[in-house]
Order: sequence, then structure tokens, then C-alpha cells
Amino acid sequence: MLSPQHIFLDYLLKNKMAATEQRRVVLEVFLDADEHWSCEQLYLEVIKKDSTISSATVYRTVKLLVESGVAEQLCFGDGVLRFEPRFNRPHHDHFVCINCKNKIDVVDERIEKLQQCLAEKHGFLLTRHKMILYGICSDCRKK
Amino acid sequence: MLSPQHIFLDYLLKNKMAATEQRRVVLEVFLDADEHWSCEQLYLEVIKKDSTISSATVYRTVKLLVESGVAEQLCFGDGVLRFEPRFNRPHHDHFVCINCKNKIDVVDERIEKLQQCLAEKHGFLLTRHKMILYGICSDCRKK
DNA sequence: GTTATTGCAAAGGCTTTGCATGGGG
DNA sequence: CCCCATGCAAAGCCTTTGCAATAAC
Repeated sequence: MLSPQHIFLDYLLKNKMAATEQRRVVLEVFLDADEHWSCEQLYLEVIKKDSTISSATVYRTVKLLVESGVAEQLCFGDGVLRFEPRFNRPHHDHFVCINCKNKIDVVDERIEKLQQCLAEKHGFLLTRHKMILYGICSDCRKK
Repeated sequence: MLSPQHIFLDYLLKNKMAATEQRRVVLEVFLDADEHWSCEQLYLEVIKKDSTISSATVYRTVKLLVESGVAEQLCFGDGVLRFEPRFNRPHHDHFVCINCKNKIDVVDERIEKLQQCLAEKHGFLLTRHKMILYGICSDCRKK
């Protein structure tokens, strides 16, 4: 399987875009993200590696990451778009604790299959999905 | 079962808020929404009934609708928050066509049950969830 | 009458964009 | 060398907020 770096560079090449140092830095920092980062958070990490990179470039590069399929855009409803790598980790859904705001990755193969069935039943060609479960996590329930 | 109107007025009463004409109009227009409306769309409908109502009031009232449980906030990732009534219709999830942008309501009881199981398996207390399926709808597939 | 609510306009936060400069192919 | 990508700052978009006027209770 191709690496995210390879996929992204391929995408740039195919679209006659330059593989600039800034884009490489943003990609590397993004792939290290173990959370669902906003562009702002990503920018704050990026300038630790290269303080001359502007937030505009981060926003522009993140768009390219999404277009190339390396990043997935998430929307938890808090007014900020968030992003996560699509390739370093398998597909998963999200549980968001409405108390402590913690976000945990979850996955259930049976649900995945039923989503496919549901789509087919309606004649849809399912390309991707997002599922967010809201509630109270086990830690917060104990308190 | 209580009507949305009743629930909303109860909520206002309990929180010592006034049942103003503006709030009543926004609620009525909102309940007629057969789509997932943004505040902007809702505002455009509201001023057809009363052109003196400001968009600020619509934004403020929609927040109250969510807090009272009459409205549910949705986030399809297009930079706008959308809302839909929670009481005129049963719970459902969404299918979004990435081609024609049409949004269709779907529901699958087996998925609902598995979501509960999945939450329990992780010790979560599940209060609600959102599931959005992205793909190409049957109409667009024919073209 | 007192207090909450409104409309207006201005400000806010996040994101995009125009433009001149600088770097990649 | 040409053109794309960048940084900067300004603008855009959706949403919130401060304030004086107004209406609800």
C-alpha cells in the first residue's frame, strides 16, 4: 500500500503542483496528529518546525490534503472544521463525551455492513460515512 | 405526547423567558421546514411572515429551540449549521449525495440497536447520535 | 414598573482571497 | 525563465454581542 507521503506527492504531480517545503512540513505534522486537529492547531504545530509558514498556507495545504484523499474532514458541530489522517489508521467512527468533550475512536463491523445494505436498499452508491455517538463516557459516569 | 409548541413554551416558562411574538413566528416557520434549514434560510422564510424580525432574533431563537429540545443541530460540513425539528418526525439519519447535494432521510433499526451495543461495550451512556452516509444517489447514478 | 427581548450595527472567529514577492520545475 | 506558491493583510462569511429602545409580565 502506498504511503500518505507518496499519495500526496503523486496528487501534486498529477495536478502540476509544486512539492514545496511548506507542503511537506504541513503533511508531516498532520500525519503525526493523534487527535482531530483544526487548522489552527495544526498551524501552531507547523510553526514549531518552521516559524515562517503562514496560516494561509496551512489552510491551503489542508484543502489539498483532503482533495488528495490523505485527510478526512470532520465536523463535530463546534464551529471549527477538524481533520484526521485517512491512511495511518483504519476507518473508525467517533464517540464524543458531552461532559468532558473527550473523543474516542470506535468501530463496529456489523454497523459498517448494515450501512452498505441500507445504502443499497435505497439505490445509493456509498462512498464514505460519518457516525458520531454522543453521550457520557465511562470515566464521567463514575464521578 | 406533547406538541413542539407546548414543549417550547414550557421551556420558556421554566426559564422565566417571555413568549414573544417573534419567538412564536420563528417556531412556526421552523416546524414547517421540510428540509434541514440554516439560520439564513429560516430567516428568509420568517421575514415573509413578519418583515420586522431581525436575523439576530432568528439566531437567538434557534439556540433556544435547540436548548429546549425542539430542534436538533446538524453539521454537514459545508460551513453552515443546519437544524431540523425533533418532534414532528421520528429519529432518522441522513444520506447526502455528493453529486446533486440532495439529502435523504434514512433509518435502520438494526443499526440503531448496534449503536447502543457498541456504546455499552465501551461503558458509554449513549444520549444521541448522528450518522451521515455520503455517496451518489440513485438518480445521479442513472445519468 | 421592572426586567427581559428586540433591532441595529458593529465585532467576533474561522477561513478565503488579492496581490506583490520569492522559490520550484 | 516562467509560473506557481507563498506571506501578508484585507476581506468574506456565518454568527454573536453591546446598546438603546421596546415590549412582555
